Amino acid sequence: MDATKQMEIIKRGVVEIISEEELQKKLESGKPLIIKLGADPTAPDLHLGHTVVLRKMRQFQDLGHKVIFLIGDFTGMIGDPTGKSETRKPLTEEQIKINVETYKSQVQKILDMNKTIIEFNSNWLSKMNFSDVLKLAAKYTVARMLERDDFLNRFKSQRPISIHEFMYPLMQGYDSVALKADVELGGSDQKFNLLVGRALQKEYSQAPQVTITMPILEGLDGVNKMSKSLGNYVGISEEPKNMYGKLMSISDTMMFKYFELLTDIPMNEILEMKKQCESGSVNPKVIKMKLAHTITEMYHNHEQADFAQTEFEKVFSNKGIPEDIKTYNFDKNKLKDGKVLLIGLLVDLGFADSNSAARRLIQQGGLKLNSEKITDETIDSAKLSGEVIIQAGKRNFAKVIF
RNA sequence: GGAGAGAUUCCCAAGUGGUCAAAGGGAACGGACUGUAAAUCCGUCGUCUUCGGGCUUCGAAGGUUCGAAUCCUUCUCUCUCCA
Repeated sequence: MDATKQMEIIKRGVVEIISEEELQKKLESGKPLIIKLGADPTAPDLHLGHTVVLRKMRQFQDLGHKVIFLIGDFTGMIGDPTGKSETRKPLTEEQIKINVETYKSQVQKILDMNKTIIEFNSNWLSKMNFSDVLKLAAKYTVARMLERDDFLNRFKSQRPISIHEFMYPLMQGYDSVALKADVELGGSDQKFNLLVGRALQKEYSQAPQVTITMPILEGLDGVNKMSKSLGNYVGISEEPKNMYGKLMSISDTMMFKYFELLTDIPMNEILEMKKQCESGSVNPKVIKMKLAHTITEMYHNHEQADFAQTEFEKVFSNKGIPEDIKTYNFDKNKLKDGKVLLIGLLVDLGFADSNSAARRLIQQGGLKLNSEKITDETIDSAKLSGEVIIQAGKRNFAKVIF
C-alpha cells in the first residue's frame, strides 16, 4: 500500500506523531518497519485501555510491518515511575514465563501472533555492567529528566523521586537502540520515555525512531485513566454480560471516544451517530447499546453479545431477573431458632463486605427475596422453600436453595 | 553534617487535651427518577450488635493525664532550606 494511504490509517485516533514527515519517509522506503511496543511483565491482565495501543500495532501489522512486543522483564524491576518508588523484586524466570503465556493468550485477541516477535529486554540490559550504565547515564541530564511532568510535579510538590526512577526512561530508551526501532508506540503518558529513545538512538548513531502516542483511555468514570487498580476498567477476558454492562455505564459523552479508539467502525459513521445524538433524533442509549454490543462481539462472539444485550434489557430496562445466575445451597446449620439470618447470608454470597454493610443494605431497602422487598434482618425459614431468588442492590442476583 | 516541616479512616484533606469513629470533597454502596450500570437528587459509608451499646483506628513503640489523633520520649519514613 502506498505511504500516503498507510498514513491515513495510522493517523486515526492518535494524539501525536513525531514526526509525520519522518514516518512518511520511512514508509516510502517500502521496507517493513520495526515497530516497538513495550509491555510491563507484571500486569498480564489486559483491559480495553491497553487495547488502544495494541489495536494500533495490529494496524501496522496488517500493513506489513514487523511488530515487536517487548516484554520489560528487566525494567519491571523498577516499574515505570508513578510515585510509588519501590524497587520491585525481580520476577523469577518461571513467573515471567507464566506471565508471557498469559500475555500471549490475551494479546492474540488483537495481534496476529504468527507475525509478532516477542523480545525481552533482560537480553541486553542484564548484561550491562556498571560502567556501561554510567556511559548510558552520561548521555542524559538531570534537567532533561525533570522535563518529564511526572518528575517535575513530584519535585515541585515535594514528593520523593528516587534516583533509580531516573534510570527507567534510559533503560526504555536503550531498548529502542537495541532493537533499532523505526517506530515506537505508546500511550500519551509515554511521550517522554519515547522521546528519550529518540535521543539515545541519535547518540548511538541510529536513525531516531518515530514516536506515536495514543490517547489514554478514560475508564468507566470518564475521568481517570482506565486502570485495574482504580477498578474503572473493562477487562478483555471479562464475561460478555459484565463487558456489556460496564460499557453501558460510561457517560454519553465518552462513548464516541470509545467508538473511535476501540472499534473499527468508520469515522464518518461515528460522526454521523454523534450528530444524531446531539440533535436528539436518536436516543443516546441506542447508540451506547451499539457500542457495547460491538465491543462485546469483538472479544466474544455475536451470539454472546446478543445474549448480553437481552439480559441487560431484561434486568435494567424491565427490572427483571437475569437468566444465568449463580446457585447457592443454604446450609441448614446456619438457621437460628428456625430463622434465616439474612445478614450472614448476604456476606456468604459475597454481596456485602461485612455484617454492617449487609445490615445497611437491608435497612436501605436493597434486598429482595423473590422480587419482594425485605426490611427485616431475619426471616422464618418456613417462608422459604426450594429455590429463592435473592437480589441485593440492582445487579447482584443469586438463586439460593433452601 | 546543621536547621526546620510533615505522616489522619479506600484516596485527597480538616482537626492541636474531652462535645472525635473523627469536618469537607472524591470513590464506593443503597434508594428515587430515567433513556442506560448516563445525568440529577436523597441517603449510607471502621467493625460487632439482642440497636441499649460494645470493640478497634489517626506512621510505630513507650509515657504523662480521670481522659490523647491532639502533650512528652524514642524510632521509622518523607519533604524543605543551608553546607
